[in-house]
Amino acid sequence: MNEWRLCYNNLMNKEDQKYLISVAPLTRISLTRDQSFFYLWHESLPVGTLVTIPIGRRTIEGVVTNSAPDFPRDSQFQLKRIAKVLENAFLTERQLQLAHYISTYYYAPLGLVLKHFVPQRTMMRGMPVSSRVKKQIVETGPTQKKIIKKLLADHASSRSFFLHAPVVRDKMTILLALLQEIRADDTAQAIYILPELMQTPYISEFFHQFFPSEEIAILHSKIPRGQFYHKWRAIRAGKVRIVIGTRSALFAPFTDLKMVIVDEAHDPSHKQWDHYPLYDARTVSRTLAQMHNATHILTSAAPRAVDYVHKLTKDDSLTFIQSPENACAKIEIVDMKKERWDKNKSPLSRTLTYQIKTAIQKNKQVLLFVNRQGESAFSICSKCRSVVLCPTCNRALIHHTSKKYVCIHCSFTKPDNAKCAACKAPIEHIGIGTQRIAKELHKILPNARIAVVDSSTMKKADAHKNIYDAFRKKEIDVVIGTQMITKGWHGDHVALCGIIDMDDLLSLPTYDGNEKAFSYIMQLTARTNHGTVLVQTFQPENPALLFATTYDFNGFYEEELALRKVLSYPPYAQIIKITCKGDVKEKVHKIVDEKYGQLCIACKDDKNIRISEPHDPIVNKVRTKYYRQIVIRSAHAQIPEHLHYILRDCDLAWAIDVDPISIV
DNA sequence: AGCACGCCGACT
DNA sequence: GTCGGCGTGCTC
Repeated sequence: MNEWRLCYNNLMNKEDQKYLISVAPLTRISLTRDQSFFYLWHESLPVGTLVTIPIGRRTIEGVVTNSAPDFPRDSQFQLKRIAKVLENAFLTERQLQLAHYISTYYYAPLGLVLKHFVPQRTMMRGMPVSSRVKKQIVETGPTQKKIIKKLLADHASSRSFFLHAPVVRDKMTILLALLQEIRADDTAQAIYILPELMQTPYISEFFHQFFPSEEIAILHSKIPRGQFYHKWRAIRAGKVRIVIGTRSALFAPFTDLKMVIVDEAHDPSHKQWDHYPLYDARTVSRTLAQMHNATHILTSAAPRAVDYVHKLTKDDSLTFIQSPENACAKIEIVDMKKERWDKNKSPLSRTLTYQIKTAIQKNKQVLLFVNRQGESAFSICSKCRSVVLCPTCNRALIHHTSKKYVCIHCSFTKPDNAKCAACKAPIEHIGIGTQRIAKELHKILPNARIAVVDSSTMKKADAHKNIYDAFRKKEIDVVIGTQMITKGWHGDHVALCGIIDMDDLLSLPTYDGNEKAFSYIMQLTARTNHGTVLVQTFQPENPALLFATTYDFNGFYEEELALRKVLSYPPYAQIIKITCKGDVKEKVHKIVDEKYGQLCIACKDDKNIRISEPHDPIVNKVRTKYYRQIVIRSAHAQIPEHLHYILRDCDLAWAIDVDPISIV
C-alpha cells in the first residue's frame, strides 16, 4: 500500500497538481509565523476539509483554510502534496470563521484552536438508548410569558440579552420554555452553556424529561469519544436540536442555530485559563450568535460589572431583562471584631453557631463556605518563623487533618512530624481551612452529620456524587466547602448559608475584589429558599457588603463603576496579561525586561495604554518553571496596531491572556 | 508539540 | 574512537 502510494505520488507530474491548498495543521505552531501551510493537490478542496499532511518528518491532520489555482512560483521552494483527504468540508464555514475569530482575538495558534473543533473520530460502541419524553408541559406565569415573547421576538436580528434571574426555579422555567419554543420550530437549534458540568448526571436526567434523547446532545470532556462523535454528527445533520454543554460545546457544527444561552454568566469557569486557547464562553458565544443571527442570552443571579454597565447606561447592545421572582433570602452581616472583644476566639461567631443549631433542630440543612481547603492557610515555626514550603513551587504547604502537608499546585505531599525541620520547635497553623471548621463544628455539635467538600476530599471518582446524593436525601446536615459548592448545591431544605471568612475575598489584591465579594453573596441568595445568608467579617462597614444586604445592584455598581472609570479598569479598559515561563529565573527576567522595553517604546505616545512593570505573579513558580508577567490595559475599543504587532510577535514561551479572570 | 541537528562527557 | 546528554530551531 505504501509502495503504491509512493509510486502514485511520483507519477503525478506538476501539471496535475493544479491547486494550492492552505492547511492549518492541528498542532501548536508558533504564532509569529504564518499559521497556514501550503500544499499541492490535483483538485480544489472546500474550506473545512479534513486532510493529513506531511510536515517535517511526520504526517499529521490538518484543516483546509483556503484553496486556489496554482500559479507560476519560484521553483526552488518545493511544495509537498497533501497526503490524504479524509473528509470534504468536515468543518462548516461558520466553524472555521469562529476558529479564526478565537485565534485572532485571543492570540492563539489557529491549528491549536481548530483542534478543539475536530472531534475524535471513533465509532460508538453499543446503541444509544432512546428515551421517551414524559410530555412535561412547562407552566409559565404572565410575566414569564412576556419575557419569553420578548426573547423570541427578534429572532433574525441577533440581539444580546441579559436575563437577571435571582431565583433558580424561575430562571429554569423561562429557559425551558424558550428551548421548547426553539424545538417546536422546524429545524431550529439552541445551545445552553453551563460553566462546568459537575452534576452532569442530574443535568442530563433533567433535560431528558423534556426532550427525546435523539434531539438533545450533552457535550463536555467527560463524554465518551464514540458517543461524542455520534452526537456531533447528529448536530451536523440537523437531527439534534438542543445542545447542552460546557464552553467547548460552542464549537459544534450547528446547521440552524437560533438561540445561544450562557447560564451562570458571572462564573469565572466560563473562561479557559489553564490550556490554550485562553477563551471565554461569554465572549465567544456572542460571536457565534452573531454569525448565525441567533438570539444571545446571558443569565445569572449576579451580573458582573462588565455586563451591568449596559443596564446603567441603557445601552441596548446588551438588553437587561429582570425576571419576575426576587430573591427572598435574608442577608445578615456578623461583626467578627465584636466576637474577639467578647473573647470568642472560634472562627464560628455566636450568631452563626446559634443559627446552625436552630436550623438542624428544625431538620433543615446548612452550607458553610470557606475559601481554603485543608486545615489552615499556612504553617509556620513558632520559633524561627519560617513557613513550611513546597520544595519545587516556593509556596506554602497546606496542613491537612490526616497529618500531612500538601502543595495545591503540584500535589507534593510530605508527612507532618509536628516539629520545624531547622530548629525543632513546634509548628503553628495559621488561618482557617475547611477541615478546621469541621473540627470546630464537631466540638459544638457532636451528633451533626457533617461533610467536607473541597478539591482534596473530592479526588476520588465518586466522592462528589456520593456526598451530593446524600445531601439531596437529607442524610447530611452541614456541608462545609470551598467555592466548589456555590454551584448546584441548592435545595429546598437549605435554611442557612454561612460565609466563614469573607475578608479573605475582600483582601485579594485585585481591582475586582469588591465585585467578587458582592457577587458571591448574591449567588448564595439563590442557594437557599427563604433562608438566611450569614456573612462573617472584620469589616462590616465595607460598602460591597452593605449594598449586598439590600440587594442594591444599582447602588453598588454605580459606585464600583465610577472607581473603575477613574482607575481605567474593565469595562473602561481591556486587560491583556502576558506571562513568560521558563526554567531559568534570570533568563525569564531578561526576556520579560526586553518585552517590557519594546512595549514601552511602541506605546509611549499612546495615553490610552498603561503597561505594568514586569512582576512575579502570586504563583510565580510551579514545579521547575518560573513565571513573570506584564499587565497591559488598553482603553481603545480594539487593540491598536502598534500593540497588536508586539503581541503577535510573542513566541511560545509567552502565554497571552486577553480579558484574564485574574491579574494576580 | 515533535523531531531533527549539534556540540561536549563516560564507555565497549 | 563513539554513544548519548538535551539545548535550539524548523516544519509549506
